[in-house]
Amino acid sequence: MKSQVLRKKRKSPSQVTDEKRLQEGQERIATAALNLFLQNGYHNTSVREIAQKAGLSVGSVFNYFTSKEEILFFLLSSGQARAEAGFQKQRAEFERLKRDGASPQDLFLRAYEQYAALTDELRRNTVLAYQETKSLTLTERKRFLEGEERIQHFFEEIIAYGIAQGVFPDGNIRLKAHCLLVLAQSWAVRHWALSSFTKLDEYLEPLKSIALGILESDSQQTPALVAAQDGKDFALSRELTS
Amino acid sequence: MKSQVLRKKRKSPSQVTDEKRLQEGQERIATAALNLFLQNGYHNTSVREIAQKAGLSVGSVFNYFTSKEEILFFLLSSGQARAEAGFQKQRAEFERLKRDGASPQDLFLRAYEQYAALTDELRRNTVLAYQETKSLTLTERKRFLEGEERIQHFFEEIIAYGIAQGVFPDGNIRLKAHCLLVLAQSWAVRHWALSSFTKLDEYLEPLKSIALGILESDSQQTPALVAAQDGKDFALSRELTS
DNA sequence: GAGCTTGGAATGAACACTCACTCAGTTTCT
DNA sequence: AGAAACTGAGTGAGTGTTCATTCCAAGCTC
Repeated sequence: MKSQVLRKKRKSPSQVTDEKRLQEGQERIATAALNLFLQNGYHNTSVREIAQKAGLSVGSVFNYFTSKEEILFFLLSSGQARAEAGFQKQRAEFERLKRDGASPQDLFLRAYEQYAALTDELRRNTVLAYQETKSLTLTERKRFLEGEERIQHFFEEIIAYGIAQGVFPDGNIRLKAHCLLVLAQSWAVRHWALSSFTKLDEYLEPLKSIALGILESDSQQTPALVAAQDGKDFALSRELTS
Repeated sequence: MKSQVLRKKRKSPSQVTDEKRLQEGQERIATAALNLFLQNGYHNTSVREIAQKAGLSVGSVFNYFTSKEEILFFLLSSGQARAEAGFQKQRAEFERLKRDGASPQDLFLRAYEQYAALTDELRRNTVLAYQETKSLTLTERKRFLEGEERIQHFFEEIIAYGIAQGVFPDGNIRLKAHCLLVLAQSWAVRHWALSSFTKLDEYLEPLKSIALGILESDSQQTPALVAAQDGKDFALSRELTS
């Protein structure tokens, strides 16, 4: 049980004021921390190590961040911000291409490529996020899951559009979007199993046809959700979310 | 930076000797620990909490386990043992069905069903394993990855058999096996996103046709791995494995 | 059955240690 | 000189682990 104290405000003593310098310092510390976190995990990394790797003293680290936890937030947040930005760009391009009358397949492929590229770029942050969610506060955790949900919805939209156009068969939109996401993410999460693919493109290229196959697969609708809802099955999901 | 000492033998004073009692106690403690680990993470769970939840005193916990780490090992190992047993059964049935001349599709579907069922059963252990790999020693970690690799190989075999029989198109065996595994595992790992599927079967049923679609998809061979091997791309993979 | 002995198991205060964080003093910059 | 930034020994809360002590049920004696 961590203290989760009400560490409200920066206590000010000797804080770095110069904005430019502050940002650079944070970046430097965060980079060092990311490497260490990925190598040894958040809890097995001490602030001293971070400081050393960043070429600073312990005290200085606390001039740039108010707590060790804040470093983790910084890493995950900046990753998410980057992801959100990429997502917005994707959405914009999607609307444009759609107006230009691009085929659903092309629409999807373009979006998928971009999403995969983003995943690749943020590989390290993603892995960290998956591993250290437990160290986040409840609200922070929710925020991350929401981000992913937004992206899943986006792909659901694309699929729905394809169905409306009569290009993809109807049914299982949620499931298919889920599958597509998971496969793209696995490049980051299960990277060790994919070491035979050196570059993202080598993985993505064949994956694209598999993905299209999924979209065009005609799996029947999920059988009606019959009763038997004893709640027990949600136990884990609640554990992971709350 | 743990000591990773050669904590060889249990130090004996007041150890639980009765085998039956020992096992029951370990089970009880481990169950309590699993819940807490999943809820708050390994590092944010203190032995005191585990003891309390198991209805014991701190000291007693150490009569059943020599260290907190050992509790984690116990959980992961028993999960893996269960998985290994299931895997062996699967393999046996595979050979039998193959002798009986079952079609590659049926062979695959049966294996996939069983693997999914196993994943479902071990959902909690799997999530724990994924989240706490960093808390394991190098050798333990390797052992777990090897287990997964073995299963992936198994699916590769099935696919290869289907190809040999002329039922599945040639190419990308590794990739396809990877995709199939990831999709099955996502039921455990990304369970929160699948809450609309109450039971495994609801997820598995439509997934099966998607899986078959993947097997039958004719993605061209991976383009030859051209040069550009600067080693940098393996960095993360090494971080995760070593 | 009452008292005594025995030893496995439970207990929790005490111990040793780690680590995030502080702050009085020092160095660097302008 | 004065402000800004850096430093690292020190602090204290929290942790995994130990062990002297207590508990208790079964066995033994009379």
